[in-house]
Order: sequence, then C-alpha cells, then structure tokens
Amino acid sequence: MSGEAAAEAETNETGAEADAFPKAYEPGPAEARWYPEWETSGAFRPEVNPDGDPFSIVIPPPNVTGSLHMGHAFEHALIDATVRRKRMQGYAALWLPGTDHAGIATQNVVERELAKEGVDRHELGREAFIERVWEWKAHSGGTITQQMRRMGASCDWSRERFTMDEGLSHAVRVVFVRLYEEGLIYRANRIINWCPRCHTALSDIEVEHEEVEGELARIRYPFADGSGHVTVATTRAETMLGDTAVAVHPEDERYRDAVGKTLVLPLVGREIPVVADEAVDPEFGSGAVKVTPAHDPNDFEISLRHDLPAVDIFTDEAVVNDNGGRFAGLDRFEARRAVKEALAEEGALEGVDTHTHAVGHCYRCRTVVEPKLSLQWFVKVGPLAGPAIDAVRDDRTQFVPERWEKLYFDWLENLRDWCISRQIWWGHRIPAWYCPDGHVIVSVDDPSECAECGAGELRQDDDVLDTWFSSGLWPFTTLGWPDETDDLARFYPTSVLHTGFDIIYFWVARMMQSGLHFTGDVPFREVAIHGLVRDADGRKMSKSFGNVVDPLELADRYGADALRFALVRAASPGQDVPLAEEWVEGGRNFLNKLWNSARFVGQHLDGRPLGEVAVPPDADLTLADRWIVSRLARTITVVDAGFERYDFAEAVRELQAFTWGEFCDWYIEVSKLPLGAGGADRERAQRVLATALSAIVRMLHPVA
RNA sequence: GGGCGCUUAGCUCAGCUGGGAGAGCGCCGCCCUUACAAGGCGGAGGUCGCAGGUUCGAAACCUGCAGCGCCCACCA
Repeated sequence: MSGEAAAEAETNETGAEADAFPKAYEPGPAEARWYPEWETSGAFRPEVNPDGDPFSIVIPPPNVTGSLHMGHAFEHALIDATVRRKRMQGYAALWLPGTDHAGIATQNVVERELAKEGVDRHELGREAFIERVWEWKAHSGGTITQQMRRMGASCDWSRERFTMDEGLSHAVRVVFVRLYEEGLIYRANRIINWCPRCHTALSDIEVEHEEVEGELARIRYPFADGSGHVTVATTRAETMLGDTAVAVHPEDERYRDAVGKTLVLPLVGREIPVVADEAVDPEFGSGAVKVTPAHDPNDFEISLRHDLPAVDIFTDEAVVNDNGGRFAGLDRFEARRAVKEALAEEGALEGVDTHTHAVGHCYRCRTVVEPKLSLQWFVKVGPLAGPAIDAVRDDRTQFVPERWEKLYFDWLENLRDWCISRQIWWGHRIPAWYCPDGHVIVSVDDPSECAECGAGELRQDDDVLDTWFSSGLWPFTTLGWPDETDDLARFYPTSVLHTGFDIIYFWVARMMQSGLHFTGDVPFREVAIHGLVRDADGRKMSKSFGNVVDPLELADRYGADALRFALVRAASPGQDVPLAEEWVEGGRNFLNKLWNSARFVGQHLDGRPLGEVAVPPDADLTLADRWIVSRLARTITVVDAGFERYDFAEAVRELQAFTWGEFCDWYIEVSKLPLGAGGADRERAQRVLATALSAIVRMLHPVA
C-alpha cells in the first residue's frame, strides 16, 4: 500500500527507528494494521468528503454460495481503483457492498450439504430448510466480506445490503404488485424450460445451448383410412407419445390432399389431424412435423392456432407418465430407445439419421432441460425493453467498450416474456394468494381475506421469484427505494457499473429496464465491461481443470496490493486477463522497489515530513531536475487519461515505467551528488525527490 | 444459421487519431557499488497469421482467406 509508504515516511520523522522502515517491503503487517483503521475511521464512507459531488458504484453482489474467487478479486480491484481515485479527487464517493441470495445456486449448495448428512430437504420441510439456508448465508456471506476486507476493498460497510434484507424484500413485493397492477406481470400456462434435476422452471437465458451429435428419426404415421402414410422427422422420438397432430406448410404441394385428413398415431392409436401451418419449413426433413404441444414451444403455438389438445407425457423428473401407456416409468432417454424399438417392430420406423443440433442444459446443474407446458408467472417485457434500448441509444447510459452495446440491443430487441416463478424454496416468495374459490390476491402485505369474496382461508403461492428479479432492482433498492431516502436522492443514478460481459443479459439489461420503469432514470451512467481472469496459458479457470488460484493465498504470499497491481496491470478494457503467480511476484517486486525509493528519500529529508518538502524548488533547476519534472508531468497526464477511460492497464504500466525506469534508475542516482553536496543543491534535490515520490504514491493509490 | 473478438519477442499481452516495434515474465553475461540481490549494469530475441489494395510511408486503414476463441439461435 503506497499510501502506507507515504504515511510511514511522514511518521518516521527522525529516520532513527530503523524498524519502522525495514529494508524490504513487508505488506502483511502493514495491510493488517491499516485496513481496520481506515474502516473504523470512516475513510471509506462518502461522508469523508461532505461537500463533494456524489460518485457511486454498487457492487455486483457476489452469490452467497461460497467464497470469493479470482474473478471477484479482479472486479473488486477495478471498482476500488475507480472509487479510490474519485475519493481522492474530492467526490463523496460511495462503493456500496453486498451479496445476492442466488436462489437456485444457493439452494443446490445447501442441498448438497444436507445430502452429506443423508437428509433430503423434503424431510426437513420448507421452514426448517430455509432456516438452514440462512445459517449457510451467515457463514458464507461473512466469509466473503472478510475476504473483501483482506483485499483492501474500500467499500462502505455501514451500507452493506443483502438481496433478502427486509428492506429489499419489501421493495421486491412493491415492484411485483405494481407490475401486476399494470398488467406487466401475469400468470399463464405456457411452455417453459424445466430442469428435471432442480425441479423448477428456468428463464430462457438460464438455459445453455450446446451442440450435440444427435439423431433425426423418420417415423411413418398411417392415414386412418388406410390410404398410405405421412413421414415425420424428429430428434426426440419419445415425444411422439404426446403428439396431437401433424403439421405441413399450407403451400406444400406434396401434402395438399393430406391436410384435413386423419392419421393414427403409432404405438398409441390416437387419431390425430393433419393441419396446415405457416410455421412449418417445407425444406426441412420431409416437410411434415409431428406436433407435441406439451413439449415444444413451436408445437404449442401451432396447437393454439388449430385448437389442438396438449398431452403432457412426463413427470417432473422427466420420466414418462401414465399418458405414455406401456412406456410409463421410463426415463426420457430410455424411452427414446424403447419407442424407436417398438416403432421398428411395427414397421413404422423409416430410418434414423445423425443430426447435430443444439440441446439446452440447466445453467446450474447441466441437466438437459425439458420444455414443458406449465402454469407460471411471467413478466411482459415489451413495454419495459423499449425505454431500456432508448436510454443506451441516446447515451444516457454508455457501454465501455462501446461494442457491447450491440449485444445489449440484439437481446432486448428479441426478448420474449420472462418466466419469473421458480419451484424452489430459497428466495422471495411470490406475493400472490389464492382463495378456495380460485380468486387471486396480489398484495404487498399479507392479506387476511379474499378481496373479492371475503374468504378467510388463503393459500400463498408456493413459488419464489427468479433470483435475477431482485438483483435487477439492486441499484435503487440498496439505496432505500421505495422510500425517498437521502441516499437515493444523492447517489442514484449510480456513476458506473463494473461488470463482466457474461451478465449483460441476466443483470445489466434487467437493471436498465426496472431502473427506468420505477425511478424514471437509468441505474448507471456507464457500464464498464471487463474480461475474465484466465490462467497463464489463457485458459479459463475451472475447478475441473485444476487451474484455479485462490486470491487470498496469493495475497498472503505477496500482499493484497501486489495481487491487485498484477490484476489491474493486465486489464485492458474488455480484454480477458491472464494471471500467473510470476505476474503477482512482479507486482510485489515493483512495490518493493517503490518502498525502497521511499526509504531512500526518507533517509535524505533531514527528518522533515514528505508533505512539507514536496513543494517545487525555487532555486534554478538542473537539467536532470527539469527532465524528471517534465517526465512526471507527462506521466500524470497519461495515467490520468488511462484511469478516465477505464484503461487501468495503460495507467499502471505508464506509472510503473516512469517510477522504475526514470525516477529510480536515473533521477535517484543523479540526485546522490547534489544530496551529498549539501546547501542549496541538497535542498533543491530534496524537493524534487519529494515532489516526485509524493505524486507517484498518490497516482498509485487507486490500485495499491 | 446469425453475430463478435483474437492472430505482434520463448510465454501472456500493449501498441488509442498511419512515420521510433514495445512491456511484464522468461533467457544470456558481469556485479552483494550503504535505497532496493524482491536489486544494478549490459545483452540476445520479432519477414507484427497469409494474400492483395489505399498511401510518399501500413503492425495500424480497406478487401479476401486461414486458424483459434466466445456469444446468441423454438428448422422439428
């Protein structure tokens, strides 16, 4: 911490206490000593600059699923650099910290913990289970905040928030009720993405598509009147058990006569119609599509247009149910094999081709997602997306680098309604109640009777909200919304959001929509997108790869500042940052160099504090003096510009090159002569040295 | 099927508005010279992916190609 170097230099007035300025840079004790002092003195609170203009950043709240990883350390280093710099510039700078309850992810973690004890959450029951998750949260959340302190994060802990705090939970209800009353939240039976492992619905972006070498089975469906057959192609043969029609394109000559006729579904015997629908691509396969309304979104749409029934053939575990007749009890992949075999026996299987296509997986557990017709809550996003697009179009919010805007626009322009209900226990329970007569009451406060019929027996919806529903409100709920608090007035809109490109859809776009809708203003003026931390060979850090590096371990070995320095030094805007232990070692070496330059300067100030000497000399400057002063001025310009564009790498590299290559290698060496000469020469060199050192230390403070 | 990014020294990368090829780490040689061996001094190392084009001049701008990586996608 260069701030400490300066502090040490100033307290070490006599230069006599050798221990106070050891020969080697020892970050451990210094970091441990200063952080608590800074925190308790209120140095991290915006109130330290009471008259400053507000500058604010809300943390992308880490999930309370475990501990911090290198990605967090990196992101926090960038945020901290930004906030520290603004604080130095006199802004009332706020970095608001906090954590996210992370619904499915945390529930899964706790369920795994329970499994170790041989307990299933259903045995515990809902309340006891949630109790357990709160215990887990207390533990994990505490770990995270301690780790952030260890890394030197200058956030205002007095304003720490959690997505399931009382205040934020209240805000969630207010938002839900308001959207419901505006007709922007509705409940409907629709095809959603179902995870058979997590037992819950997922939104479209919670599904990760992956190219798979699959198959395309051609199946013959005979006409009921015995006049031949229609061949359909499918990647999921087992779903034919739920077919209720076959569709062809209305202009397709081949099927002109077939439309309106009846087919007999093989294996099942159900009579199903041939319908004509524009959605069918006559070029694909045979041009005839089997229609399974309960298990395919396209087919569901077709079924609505032709008034077809939907037959759900799966249980919540994706095992064939009673609608699957003799295949009941088989898991969907077993069923696929069995159905093909049975079809082959009947002579209905025309053939099977290989076919690569994308298959959706649950982003939390990697299980293959099952499209399923289900009664869920949705947000109608159309009216929300427009303003969010406009706000970025007219630069009320700017992305850095700008190219990410395109991604943002593409997504918002093609949004489908957002499924927000989750069939899990950990999260914000949906504020909807049902009376015995089927009336629905949506309310901020728990109702005691049905608003329509007065019935007293109300049952609350069992589901909880998508975790991103509450994190999407983060920039204003953390500041006190819906109350009109001083903080909300002062710090909203926030200044900049530092975040990764991977959550532009999940989080950034949602905050933009909700922020604009509920506060009338954008949630942040800028979105600075950073890359991913990778290993020294550019590979993604992953547990299965065994290349994850624990930030705390590196911080203990080289100092938190050395780690932050190494991370930031590689952070060109939007680029991934590779990290090897040697880079961190290099950071530590640089700080050691700086430490020793401070030690040298301190030894030659005749006991005067650095701040007192750091004034430009009035005597005539030597060539060397003028050179270093001009180089310093240039460095300040470049470093400043780098920070301003969030090009931290540029700023830090320049600063390092100047400090080491020019100030230490040349000026300090040259200064030894005038320092030894004494008199005015000595005084002049002292002032130049102190001026430069002081400037360097202050320029570095945002990072280390 | 769309879109984006990358390709510069052994490794990881910077090079922003065209005119000097750079950094960190690694490597080689000599130095424990009282700020610093976590260091100092000196040094090796690059047809800037390929092919064209624009220009007095291109690593940088344009076009095409190749390789790598990422994101999105309800052609069964």
